[in-house]
Order: sequence, then structure tokens, then C-alpha cells
Amino acid sequence: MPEKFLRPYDSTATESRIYTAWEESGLFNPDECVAQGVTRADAPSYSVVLPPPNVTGRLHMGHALMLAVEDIFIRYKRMKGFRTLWLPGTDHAAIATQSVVEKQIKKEEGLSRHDLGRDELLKRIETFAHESHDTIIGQLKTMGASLDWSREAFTLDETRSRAVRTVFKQMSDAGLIYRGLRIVNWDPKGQTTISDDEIVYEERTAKLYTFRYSKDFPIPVATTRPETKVGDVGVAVHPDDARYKEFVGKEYDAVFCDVPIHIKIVADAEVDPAFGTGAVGLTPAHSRVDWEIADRHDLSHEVIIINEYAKMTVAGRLEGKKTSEARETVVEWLTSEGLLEKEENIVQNVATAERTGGIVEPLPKLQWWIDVNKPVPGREKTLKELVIEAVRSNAITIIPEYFEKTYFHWVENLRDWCISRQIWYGHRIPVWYRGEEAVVGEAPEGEGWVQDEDTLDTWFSSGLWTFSTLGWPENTKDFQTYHPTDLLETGYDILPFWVMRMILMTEFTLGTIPFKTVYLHGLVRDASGRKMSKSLGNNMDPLDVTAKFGADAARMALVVGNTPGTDMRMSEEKIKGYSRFANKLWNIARFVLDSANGADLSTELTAGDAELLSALQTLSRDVSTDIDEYRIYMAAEKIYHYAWHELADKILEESKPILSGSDTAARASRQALLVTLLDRTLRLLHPFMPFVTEEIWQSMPTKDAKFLMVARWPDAV
RNA sequence: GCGCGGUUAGCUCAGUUGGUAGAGCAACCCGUUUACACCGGGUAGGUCGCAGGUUCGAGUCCUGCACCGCGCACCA
Repeated sequence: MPEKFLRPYDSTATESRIYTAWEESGLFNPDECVAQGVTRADAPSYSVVLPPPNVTGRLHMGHALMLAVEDIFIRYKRMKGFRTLWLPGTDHAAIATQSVVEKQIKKEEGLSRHDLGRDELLKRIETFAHESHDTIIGQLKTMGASLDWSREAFTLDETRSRAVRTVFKQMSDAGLIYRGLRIVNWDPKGQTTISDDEIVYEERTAKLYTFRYSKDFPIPVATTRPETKVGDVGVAVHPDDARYKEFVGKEYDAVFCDVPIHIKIVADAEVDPAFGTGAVGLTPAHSRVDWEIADRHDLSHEVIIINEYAKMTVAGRLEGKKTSEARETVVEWLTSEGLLEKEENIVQNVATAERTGGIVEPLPKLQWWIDVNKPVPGREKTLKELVIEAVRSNAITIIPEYFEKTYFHWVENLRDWCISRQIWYGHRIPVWYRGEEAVVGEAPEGEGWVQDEDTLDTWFSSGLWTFSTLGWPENTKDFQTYHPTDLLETGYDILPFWVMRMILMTEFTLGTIPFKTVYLHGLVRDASGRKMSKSLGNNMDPLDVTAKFGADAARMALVVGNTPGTDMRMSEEKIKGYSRFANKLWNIARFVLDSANGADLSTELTAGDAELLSALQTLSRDVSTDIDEYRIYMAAEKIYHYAWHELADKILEESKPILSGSDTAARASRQALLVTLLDRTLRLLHPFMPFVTEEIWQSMPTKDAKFLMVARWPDAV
């Protein structure tokens, strides 16, 4: 027995040494597995592309969970003999990264992005992104992730940029990308457009004011934003509202807080007669709903009264005021004119920008959009329909299944996707202008071309992730071998943002699905069930816990009993429990290797021993089924239970008298049995606790491959 | 408003197609010249949210309700 077993298991020293050995072996790379003869050249492939972490800093426990789950499937399939690829990468995360760096520069140097200029800011962001990247890669390795580093990708590197330009051009040629003036979500703080899903609604109390535009205006109108009323061009009432029927079609002029306005009364079914006074003041340029109603009644969109800095652009007493100040001014004016009829408190949801916290100001802007309701040429279906069908047809399976309902609910509410952003970090829109000419795709030859100033929504490039990482648009060997990928594993919170968009982009570009199965994990919460966050100070750093208890223990704690789609609670106690298990396993090995020293493994087993072996074979099949059916939470628990409470507590204990007894046949049988049981247990446990199992296996007399990582799975032995 | 999930032992959670309720932690009792004290053996603890229904049989299927959590939409 090697001397190392005389000391307790030391995860810290072992884990980094083992990872380095794996990495140096090259066996994370499936080509190398074939070259070294551990995978058959004609083996079926199994591929997973890592959801690229944002280069905004460090990984959190959610990432650790993601890595544990994916690595389990990957290691299992690799041991099963599949040509297994797990491809790593990082995401430039455009707005998230830029706003982190901008905040940092503002804090340390007091400078804004406009003080620095585009080139200098980008340089700073790239430096930051580079450092984040290195930190993150180190963390991925610490967790034991068996990723093929030779294929690492970045959403903003040259290959991925080319994929972005190519898809943009194809979509544009297909008539699905258009540039249009529409109401966007404008973030005055970040000075950019944001998409619907970058909005966070905050519940606040607000005042609902009921007023008239002038003394002779026939209908009182309710609003929470009196300052916008200087931009009104109409009033809408419900067509069946008896109170106002007689006024529909009439037009009125007024001077509202120094601003001349012209109001037409229209009837529109979208108005809720029960809310406020049942009459809506229409401000088409500053409300998406008003814009749509105005469209239906030929009212002007062009009365713009608020600018990108959320300041008033009208003449008179409101000129240049912030919207919040203008609101007070208008209310004072209404009061002094006797036009204010009522003031009540209501609760409303205020739209704020996720990244900056700025209050979203709806503004009409010329932006790039993807049309989700237009038939895709050659497919006779819209993007929206294709995205629904991929899941409805069961081409893609979502786990847990009930999330399919959430998915459909979400997609059915999908509107055209605004893909342009007014930030600097990211893929620049691949459109070049010269006078009236415009070129889409690759930069044109010749003088005088100017590229579009805007960048693309970060989800545009991550939407291509499953195939851009495999070298597309080149028809590479990797692309042919590994696409569509087998599994996408991610948090349920980005099902709509990312998962749906990958399906959309892949259906359009390749006419196929990006992955066959979506496995959604839940949130990792703290011990009392709160979300982990910087502001609460309850963050758990994966590096700290792995340093303390080992990655094996952290992985088990994250996986055992954690069903997909369900949030879990994490605590150091829990992880500590599994570090005890690693040590238990270590001592099982110590006992077995010590007492079976020199055992003849070809000894015929006694009937009783053969039964014990067959019980473990049954367990192996059980565990395989559990993993195949995505119940890794159960598989992990079963092996844990077997190793500790069956193998250690029962079998090892009852072996003691046999091993010291005088029946030599029984003893020889038992020695062989114990070695075999330990060997199988290590194989079964390897995907879950890769380090300690590998370290023990290196001392096993049954060792039949260079690493346990590429040894055969028990039901295939 | 539309939709999703949860409610099982003191705590955290499993329970795969309906067939006598499980694990971990905590508690309590016993054990220690030993592979491991990062241990072993044992005990106690549940009307499976409530009310109906289907069934020979329901934690599991159906209907309704309550409470908790979440998503989307609206928010004039």
C-alpha cells in the first residue's frame, strides 16, 4: 500500500496536481483520445458547449453548479466511450462589461467615456476583459472541469466576429433585419437602447393626477406623468364608453404650460374604461402604447418633447428641465389654473435599466431590428413559429419539462428584437455608408465608407454560440462532427434571453436545432434561502470553498438532491459533509489496498461474494439509467450511499473476520472481491468526484488505463 | 390580468410508470488498543397544506381552495 494512504486525504495538494496531469495528457481533447486509443475513431459523438461566462470579474456558485453538472455528463459519456467534446469560452457581454469598466473609471479617475473617447475606452475594456478572462479560466480549472482548452473561443474574437457578420448579412438579405424608427427603451444613464429583457421593474408609489388640458376641454384625463402632456396629440377613449361618445372625432387647441398643443379625440378598444377617467392622453413619441394607438388613427409621431438626457425640449417654463422637475412645474401650473381635479396615490411598476439603474425613457429612435413575424424565405414560417416548433415538435427537450410552458408563454409574447446598442464595446453593426449607398456584411473597398456607429446586442453573438465555436461559417470537421450539440445546460433564468435566441439564430442560419436537450439548473441560494449578492455580503466564492474543502466536496454538495429547475440552499456545513466523504473513501481504499495486498484478482468468487458483486452491477445499471435520464441528483446520492453505508459499513466490517480467518479460499475470494468493488465504485463516482477517485485509482491493481478519466464505465467493463 | 412552481420528519430536501413514507443534518442512547473519531451501532420523530373525487389501493392522478415563491404583460 502506498504510503500516502497513511495520512488523511489532502484535497488541496491533490487536486491541482491531478488537474495538471490530466491537462498535460491532452485527453480533454477528443482527437487526442482517439489518437491515444482510448476512444474508437468511429465512436458516436457527444458534445456540449460551455455557456460562456461574462468577462466581468469572477465566477460565483451558480457557475460552480453549472460546471459540476456539465462535467458529470461529460465525464460519464467519455467513460462510456463517446467521442466527447466540451468546448470552453467566454462572453464579452457588451453592456455588462462596459458598464463595469465605466463605473470603475468614473470612481478612480472621475472621467466619463466621452472624456476618454471610443478608442481609449475600448483599450481599457479590453485590458479589463483580459484580466477577467484569466481569473475565470483559473476558476474553471479549479472546479475540475474537463474542458478542451485547445478549442477555446471568445464571443468577440475573429472567428466569432466573422460568424456574426455573416449571419447579419444573411438575415438582412432575407429581409428579416430592418432599420426603423420605433419607440425604444432608452436608458438615459447608460446613454443606450436596451432590450425588453434588460429592464427590471421596480414597484414604487406614484401620484395619479386627473386634469383637463384647458377649461373648455370636455374630458378629464388621468396621468402619472403630467410633464409629458405637452407632447400630447390626442385623447383616446373606449369606443363603447357612453360618457365620451359624443366627443369622438372632435379636435381642440390649447396652450398647456406655455406649449401650444392640438388634441384630437379618438376611440380605441385598447383603452380600459375602468382605469382613471377612462380617457388616455396620447403622447406617441414617448410611449409605445400611445405610438401604436396613434398609428391606428393617423396621429403624428413627431412631437418630441424629451431628449436622451431625460430633459424637456419644449420652449417656455419647462425648457431644459429634467422630467422630474418639469413634473412639479406642470402640477403647480395645473393647480394655479384650476385644471387639476384630483390627486391620488397609486402603486406602479417603474421600468429601470438592469445594468445602470436608470429610469427607462421611451423614445423614438432609428434602430436595427429583427422581424420575428415575417416568413423566413424558404421556410414559410416566421422566426417566432420556428422557435415554438423546435420545442413543440420535441426536437428539443427541456428539463424539467414544465419549463416548456414558460418557454411557450414567453415566445408568444415576443416582439421584434431590437439588436442595436449605442455602446462601444461589442460587434460593430456590419453596415457601411457612403452618401446614399449602404453595404452590409464585410467592409467594402474604396474611400469614404463610414461604418454604422452602433454595436450589436450581446445576445446576437451568443445566439450563434453552438456553431460559431465549431468554426462556422467554414464547414469544418468539428462543425460536421459535433453540431447539433447534445446538451445545453444553463440556469432557468436565461431560458428566454439566451436559450430561445440560440434556437432562433440556429433555425435561421442552419435550418436546424442548436442542441437536443436543455437542462436547466436553479439558483444557488445561501443557507437561509436568500439570493447570494454582493450587497447582502452572503456571496460564497467557489475558490474559497474549494481551497477549504476541495472541489470534489463542493461538486457533491451542489449536485446531490438538487433537482433541475429548483433553487437550492448552500452552506459550508453541507460542503464540509462531503469533504468527510472524500476522506471516508480514502480510508476505504487504505483498508482495501492494505488487506488485499498481493491478492489474486482472477480468484473465483464464493457464491456469497459473487452476489455482492452482482448487487453492485445492479447499482451500476441503475446509476447509468439515472444519468441517462438526467437524474444526476439521484445517481450521486445512490453511489454515496453505497460507498459509505454498504461498502464501508457492512461489507468491510464483515470482511474483517474473513480476512483474518483460516479459510484461505474464502479469504482469497474476499480479497479479490474488495478490490473489484472498490474499482467499480471509483469508476461510478468519478464523474461526480473526479479528483479523489483519480488519485486512489492511480494506486489500484486493477488500473487498466493511464487515467480513471478515460477508463471504462462499469456497465461497459 | 395571463402563466409557472412549491407546501412531505425539528431544518434542508428526495420520492422516476399509483402498490406498506426516505436521505442528509440536528436530537437522544450506546460503543472506541483503530481502515477512517472527518467513526460505528441504535432510538425517536411524519393525519405527505386543506376539502372533495377517481381507484381494490393516492404523497403520486382529477377538481376546488388556502398560503409561499417566481415569470410575463399592463401600469394612461
